[in-house]
Amino acid sequence: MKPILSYSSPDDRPLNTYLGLPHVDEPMGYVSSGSTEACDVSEGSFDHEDLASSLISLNDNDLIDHALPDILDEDLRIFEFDFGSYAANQLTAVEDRIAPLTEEVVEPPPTPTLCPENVDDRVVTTKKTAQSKRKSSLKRPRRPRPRNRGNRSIHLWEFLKEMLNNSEENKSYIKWISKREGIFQLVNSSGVAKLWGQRKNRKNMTYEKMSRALRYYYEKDILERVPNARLIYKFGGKTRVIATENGDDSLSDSSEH
DNA sequence: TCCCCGTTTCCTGCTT
DNA sequence: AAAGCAGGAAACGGGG
Repeated sequence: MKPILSYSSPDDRPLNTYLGLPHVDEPMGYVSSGSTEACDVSEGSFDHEDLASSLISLNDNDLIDHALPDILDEDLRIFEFDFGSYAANQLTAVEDRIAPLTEEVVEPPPTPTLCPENVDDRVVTTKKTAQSKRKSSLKRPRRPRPRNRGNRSIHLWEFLKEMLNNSEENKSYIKWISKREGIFQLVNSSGVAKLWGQRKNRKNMTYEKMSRALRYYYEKDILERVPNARLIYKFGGKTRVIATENGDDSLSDSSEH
């Protein structure tokens, strides 16, 4: 179950303005989603500072990996946040202490809200106090939401990215060779495959099978071949920015490929 | 219900 | 010889 975050920006200022985050110049055509959260800033009512401090607090408490949003739809001001480093228990804890919301309910929650996403994909909108509610004149006509991708199962490359983002924790399984170039190595290939199998509920997953899925990525430009290298892969044009964002290149001096 | 996508499974042959 | 790589083919499961 993935939480969805709704956010309203009454004066059309982009969310990242309030979060002190860099602006993402162009909408991502290819956004990781198995481990992301949607942020719809087109409607609803929210106090910017509340949301900002909430996200920053989540970030400070390691509940989110980083608070850099991907813009999904600039007009609608829909962003996605990477919650890839959520530990399962942390996610549960967040969901437990944050009240679920519906479109109809006007009861004001005390804080900016993460809430479980509904299976029927209805729009979830956060509400706050009456005085901070958006005036109707400021409301934009509601356009259809882009395909909801926040609840679908994770892709393999997203899973690998997730592991790489927790490099310290997973260094015995997978590591960056050059983060800047998006090159990584499967240190324990069968171990990674096993974890992948656990994630996808495929207990018979092996590296042989997982690597077939990785090879399909070559033709989709999700991965690029690294010639004459074993267990070394490189994120391709479609994924490199996403996979390597928010990181330094401190591990990039290896020359083993 | 059908179709598409992203795998998963199995396979053969090749390379390191 | 073992492990990994390459890629064809078919099946599968989830989502639209």
